Amino acid sequence: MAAATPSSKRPAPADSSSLKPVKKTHWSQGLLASINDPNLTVESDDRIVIIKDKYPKARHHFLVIPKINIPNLKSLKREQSELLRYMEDQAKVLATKYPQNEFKYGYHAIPSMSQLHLHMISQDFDSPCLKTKRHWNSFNTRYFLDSSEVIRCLEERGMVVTMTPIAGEKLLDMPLKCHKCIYSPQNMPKLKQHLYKHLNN
DNA sequence: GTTCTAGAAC
DNA sequence: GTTCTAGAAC
Repeated sequence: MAAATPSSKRPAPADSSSLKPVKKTHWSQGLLASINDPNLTVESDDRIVIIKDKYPKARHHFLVIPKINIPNLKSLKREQSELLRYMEDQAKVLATKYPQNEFKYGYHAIPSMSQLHLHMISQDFDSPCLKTKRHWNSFNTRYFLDSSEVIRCLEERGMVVTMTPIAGEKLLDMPLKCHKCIYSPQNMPKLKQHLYKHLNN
């Protein structure tokens, strides 16, 4: 790696009087860029891409993303349940590389990022990126929709029934609770300290 | 989704 | 005084 870039070589701040404004992509579109970035890709075939989550909330945290454009759970059609099964199956194939780890497979009810993505996350929740109550509750309340239940709903009802954004916010604001015992910590640092007790190594 | 940080909570 | 959370980001 080269020495620190001299400040004189950094791009100058945009001069709004003379330059055309640069179109920046909104952060919520970040996954669409990740699909085509070979550096982030863990597995890929003609139907899906599996990438590492940019801010993993556990030791092993991946996203399974279909290559065809599917914005969210609401846009799913009944005939796409087979694709969801394929996504879960491929995630479970990847999980065999981590035999000592328990994984969960599911979707966030109200995701922030566009493009459907299946979370595959190890249940240690041992990560410096796990920082907030929202982070915790997004994987450890009903906000986390199990893949198998999403598929069942799509096949039985022809659509995925989730929840309103307000109901989602309520789940994210629930009191903290350990996913393996009855401990209800007052704050995130106490939860993170407690989680080490449930680790095998 | 994250970063930053003011001020609440301790 | 320090830790921790929660709201704005043009």
